[in-house]
Amino acid sequence: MQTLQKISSEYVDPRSYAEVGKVSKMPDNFPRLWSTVEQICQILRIDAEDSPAGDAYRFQHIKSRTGARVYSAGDRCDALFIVYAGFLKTSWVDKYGNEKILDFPMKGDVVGFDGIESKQFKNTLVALSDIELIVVPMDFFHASSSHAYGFRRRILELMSNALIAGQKVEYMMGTLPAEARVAKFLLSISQKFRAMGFSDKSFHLRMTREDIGSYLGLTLETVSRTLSGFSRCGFIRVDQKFIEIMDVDGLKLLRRLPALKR
Amino acid sequence: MQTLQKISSEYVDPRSYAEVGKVSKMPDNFPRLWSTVEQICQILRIDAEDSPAGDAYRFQHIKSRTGARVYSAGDRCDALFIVYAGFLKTSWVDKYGNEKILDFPMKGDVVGFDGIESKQFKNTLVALSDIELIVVPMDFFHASSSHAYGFRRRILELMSNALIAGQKVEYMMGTLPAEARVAKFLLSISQKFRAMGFSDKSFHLRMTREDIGSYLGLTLETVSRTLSGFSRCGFIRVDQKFIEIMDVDGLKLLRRLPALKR
DNA sequence: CGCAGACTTGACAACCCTCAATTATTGTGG
DNA sequence: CCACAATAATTGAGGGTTGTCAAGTCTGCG
Repeated sequence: MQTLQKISSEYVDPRSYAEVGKVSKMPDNFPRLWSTVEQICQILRIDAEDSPAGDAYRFQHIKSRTGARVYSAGDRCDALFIVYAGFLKTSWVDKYGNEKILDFPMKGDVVGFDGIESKQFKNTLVALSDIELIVVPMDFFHASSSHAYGFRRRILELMSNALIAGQKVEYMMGTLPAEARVAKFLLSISQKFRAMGFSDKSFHLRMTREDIGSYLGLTLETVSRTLSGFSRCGFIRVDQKFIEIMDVDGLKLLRRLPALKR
Repeated sequence: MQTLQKISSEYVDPRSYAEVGKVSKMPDNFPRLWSTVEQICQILRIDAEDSPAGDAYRFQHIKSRTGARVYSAGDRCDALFIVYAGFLKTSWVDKYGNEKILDFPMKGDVVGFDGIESKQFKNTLVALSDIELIVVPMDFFHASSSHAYGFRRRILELMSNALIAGQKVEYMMGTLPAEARVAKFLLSISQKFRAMGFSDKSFHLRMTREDIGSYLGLTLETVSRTLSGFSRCGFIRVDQKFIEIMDVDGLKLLRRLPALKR
């Protein structure tokens, strides 16, 4: 994770990804990367039943620095993004300016489903670290490429997953007390880190307490207090954004709290 | 709505929709209905750019009575359902038996996105009235039918919409007080009724207060109290499940409550 | 070194949940 | 058709969890 992020040290305006002619503007020592269809299939874990390896598609990479806004509500959407490296957050802003964090995409996640219907993004995507994204134009979804069938199927699966994940967040916010929400959040983050091949016992959160609170439907104070409480109980160690999980089962047991209401 | 529902007076086990051979078991006075591709496209508002009208696909209808469980978590999924008539609810049940209502599908809505990834449904679909559904096998999504292209595009749009709708529920549950949630719920139901061509001023809710509470992240008592409060303020009239909206703007203004926290 | 942003901790109050009792409605069997 | 049971809805009292407000600490950066 750390190494991958350090590779990215140039800033490419995401909005220019469609303007291939601008490549010449890039300095030579920071080559613009491209992925093949096969690489996309590998990252998304698409079974390459038939691999004629003849697809001419190439998918552009874009890089952004920490804090960069990849897209905002209203921006034109004609592509999805695969997170190749780094950490991000998606959020929705209501008409009064209140922001709700929706997700924290990481390596391997696909971002941009919110722009499909109206061809305009409804949410905001912000980089929580230096990031590298792969741009997959929506045209590829409808293409007759030999890989498009598997790609279509996989995108549908990923959207289905996203839908179910969102529903579990709804459940969490609707029924679980603060401790259980924070515990579930930590376990979920831990599991994602493990899936990426990093340590699931110690990691550092890229988002603020306020972001976590918004995601879980809590205030930043409650998040902070709950983390301190876990620390006092010996479940975790906390040092600012660094988290060390000491007692996984202790955190998991907190899931049963809502059952006690009976 | 009422008339459509009264047509359905037989019970067909939803699980038998794939067993076409069972048609002969049905009594003659209750014919099993089928829809053509063109009809599906019309219901889903798919632009029929090219209408060779030659697609041989036929989509089976199934009917169920009030209270029937169309599918449960774990049931095999190889089709989506289009609501042709009636009212339903979708819910997710955790391992301790706690149920969270996720949505209230109505005419024109597509149900079953939760079963795409694993080919097994994750949620539960229950009829809140006598219903009629159109069964669209997932195979059609990947077919090379002349209409499949538009169908794929539309399904993607509908899933994108469902994702965004879920995110708005998350926002509601995370930031809005009880009154604003109930007000938004009423307005949302009202709007759906109008879209279906029914009155948006007076209607009757098919779900219980407990269902509404679960959907909004509140208890049934809070829902009941809030409705009574709205009634006292003159915003609505309430008589059990019958609702009459007297002051739409009054309900809409409640959206600003969270902004007062500043 | 100083400032801004992020985090922690405490006190208090508000909102909503829990528990409980009552009424209304729906469904069922004699 | 009525009585009875079961489900649904309303309303009240009280307490708990979490939000709000406030003060102080820590970290990173210019």
